[in-house]
Amino acid sequence: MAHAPRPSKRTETRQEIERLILSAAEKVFANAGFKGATMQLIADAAGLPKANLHYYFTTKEDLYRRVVQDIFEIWLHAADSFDTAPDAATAIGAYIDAKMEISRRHPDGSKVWATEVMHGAPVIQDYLESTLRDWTDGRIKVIRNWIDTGQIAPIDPRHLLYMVWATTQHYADFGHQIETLNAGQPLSDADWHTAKAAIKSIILRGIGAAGSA
Amino acid sequence: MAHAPRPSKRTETRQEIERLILSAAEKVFANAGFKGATMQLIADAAGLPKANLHYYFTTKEDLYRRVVQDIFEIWLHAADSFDTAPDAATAIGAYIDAKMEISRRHPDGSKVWATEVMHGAPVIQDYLESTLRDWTDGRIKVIRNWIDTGQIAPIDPRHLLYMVWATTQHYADFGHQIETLNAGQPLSDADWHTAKAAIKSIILRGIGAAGSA
DNA sequence: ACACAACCTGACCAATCGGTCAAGAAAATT
DNA sequence: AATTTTCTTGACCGATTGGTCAGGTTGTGT
Repeated sequence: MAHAPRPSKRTETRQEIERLILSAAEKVFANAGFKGATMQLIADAAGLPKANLHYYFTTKEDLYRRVVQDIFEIWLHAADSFDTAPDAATAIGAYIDAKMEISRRHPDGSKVWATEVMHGAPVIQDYLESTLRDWTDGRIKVIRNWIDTGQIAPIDPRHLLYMVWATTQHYADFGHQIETLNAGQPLSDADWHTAKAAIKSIILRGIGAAGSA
Repeated sequence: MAHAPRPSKRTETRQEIERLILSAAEKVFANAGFKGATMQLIADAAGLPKANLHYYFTTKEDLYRRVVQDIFEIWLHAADSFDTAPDAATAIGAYIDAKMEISRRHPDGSKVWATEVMHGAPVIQDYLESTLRDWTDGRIKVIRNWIDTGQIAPIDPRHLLYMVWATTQHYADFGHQIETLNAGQPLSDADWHTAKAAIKSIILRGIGAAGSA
């Protein structure tokens, strides 16, 4: 059954440990920032001695860079619906759903990204200027096409994108504030459903995507 | 003319210096986070020797707490339009304008607030649970009233508020990303006007506040 | 003019942190 | 079984940082 050159037990556990460290690092970076996160805290969260972390990731910056890059990948693929959906309303609705699901499942990743950007993107500036810029330009063209074919009202595509990003990521980045305002309770399944519905309702109606009722 | 007990030269300069330090601290905290901000960096930004900072603010945490509290004050008063405006569309439009203006004029403050909340609000948790919760509940009642009187569609007031917060603050917190996607240029007057118009257009139309055309 | 309080600051210290290293343990290869 | 490679880890180090303090300067009230 296993035709691919089976990975040796070594490479297998190596990847497992790397994932373990990356997961612990994501959590600690999200909750303490780059400077506030110490290698010792990450090591404790991963259940490994500190020196072992430096065997897999030579420096703290290396580890951080990997965390941010992994988030960026997840982030990019959330908008595949833009190319596959049959119409604007479906595409944007699916995009909002996907981004909300990311905010729910990967809140720590979102926080790390937010902090990185807020601090001037010291380690991923090149990604912003190349990949993200190209990606954004591409989606703007798609939105322009929706406007030209009368599927949505003539709003500024750029600010529509920003609004979707801001609103969906808010539920991850400001999750603590939202939880506090929710009587200290995490959002329930129903709460998340209500949030998604409210956001899609306002935005889709707001851009005149009638096909969403 | 000066009837009020004139402040001595001492208290005058004292307040000036405190403001100078607070301003420098806000900038450094915003760009480096709490841990990343060093008292030396803040001192340099303020043009004062480090030991002098400790004369006015005993600890780094004291200084940070003051910065966050000051931001919170500005933030709260941005929604006065909720009580004074004649109708929902005017009120929400004015609130969006006010919050966008804050994002433009006080981006550093917004970033400090965002980081504080993302890290679990270690120093302002009590504000979230008291002042912010009461404030939010009050505004939700106002929005409910707008719904009951048919001024806007029956959307969830809470998520409408979150959307306004998220979208407007995005222009401060993610200003660097927006600038990068804007060919590396800061938003011009015209850009800010376009952004405000797009946001108000989508949200007001999205909640069925017809009186905004 | 004098005395007292408020303010300023260079030098210093203890604590913390990222990173190193040497000495071994475990696994793969021969 | 021997040998080489990969992995593990406690102990350690230099650099940085928040905070202190003693001694001096400036302003205020009498």
